[in-house]
Amino acid sequence: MAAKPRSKSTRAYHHGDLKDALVRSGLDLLHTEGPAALTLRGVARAAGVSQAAPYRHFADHRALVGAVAEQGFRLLQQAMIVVVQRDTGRKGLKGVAIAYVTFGLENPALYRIMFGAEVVREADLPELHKTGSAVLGFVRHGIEELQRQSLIGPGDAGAMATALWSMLHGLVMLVLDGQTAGSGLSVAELVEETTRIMMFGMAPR
Amino acid sequence: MAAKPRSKSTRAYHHGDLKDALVRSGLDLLHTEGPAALTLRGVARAAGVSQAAPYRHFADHRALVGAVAEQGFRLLQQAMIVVVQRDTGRKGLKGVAIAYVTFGLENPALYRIMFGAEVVREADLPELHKTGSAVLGFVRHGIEELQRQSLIGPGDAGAMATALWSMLHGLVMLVLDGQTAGSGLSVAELVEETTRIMMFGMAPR
DNA sequence: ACCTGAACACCGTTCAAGT
DNA sequence: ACCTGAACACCGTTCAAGT
Repeated sequence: MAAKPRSKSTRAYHHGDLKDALVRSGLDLLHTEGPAALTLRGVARAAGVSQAAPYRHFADHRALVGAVAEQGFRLLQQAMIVVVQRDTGRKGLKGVAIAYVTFGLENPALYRIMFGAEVVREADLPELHKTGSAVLGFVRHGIEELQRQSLIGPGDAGAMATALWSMLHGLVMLVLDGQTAGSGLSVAELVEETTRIMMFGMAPR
Repeated sequence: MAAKPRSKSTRAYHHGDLKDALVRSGLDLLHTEGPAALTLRGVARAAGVSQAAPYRHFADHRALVGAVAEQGFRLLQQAMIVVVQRDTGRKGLKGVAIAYVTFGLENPALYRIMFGAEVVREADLPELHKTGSAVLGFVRHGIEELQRQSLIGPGDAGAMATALWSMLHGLVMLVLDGQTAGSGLSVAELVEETTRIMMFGMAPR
């Protein structure tokens, strides 16, 4: 009565899909114990397999971190997509900014490894590279849309997208680092004010 | 003939100052082998002492990383000070931006640990906290100066400083991460364009 | 084809012992 | 007061062996 295995990607020895289970364990460990807990031995333990088992699915520690980071970029993009499907125009842009920062602050350990040294310049992690650069593409696409509606001025959309992403990324990192306390502003105020500055500039009008 | 030791802080058993030697070894290791090489055992080896010796000077690995990061913030601030002593006004502001990004790109491993998870929210590393927040203070002071000269419009200087620092910090990280390739711009162009956008905004005039 | 158990090198950390 | 040597727990990684 046993069905023939139909797909090599959705069956395994002890698990339906050990690779997936290991990535999920990684996300769990990240949230509960922080970045240092994302170890190959740790995810193996959490998934109930031997310490060597993950090596069937990940070449090394880097590859595990890369797979978890990739999942993180998917979740981040999902959070931004939800917003643009609800709000449009400048309201949508501000909503995306808030969603971006909120994602980082709610998933500090995940957010850090997504941009961590280990996983970066990933010629050997093409999937991660794709999901990562999709974020820049998403922001850029939004800016081009707003340019068409004349809600944003003409100019290099790529440069604008990079400037906006840089500012949001930097803001998340600085808040996570506790470096924004000196500004005397709450996180909500910081997002509000910094996106306003990015929109209208610091120069006198 | 042996002189009495006159200061407890500037003498040691095997070294003139082992603590300083360990921090310098740490900076070396960071540049030559990357963030993962900044270990207590590694700096001990590089300084020619036993693996347990660093514990006389650093409570734990965190404390070592904190001391190295602190040195990094000092070097960063020094690089910015050099610029403002040469250039003033908007030229000085752009010069500081370039100096900031250049420092990050020339010291990638050091820059990363300065903002790394291990060393962050450092209630127990007060010196690091001081040198770190000095960066925000420096940027803010420059903005207030430009406001006095009416080269920057009125508004919350703290929010402007945070926005500017966020953007520069994010830009450094994204370039280090190789995430800006999609923009089609060189690093120099990115600094130029993003600071211009921060100055004049993305909204139509 | 996928997983286990044992092994090795490396790291953080502690502690008794040396000068 | 400062440093060494040995020890323990933990991690990444490899490899022969099991089903």
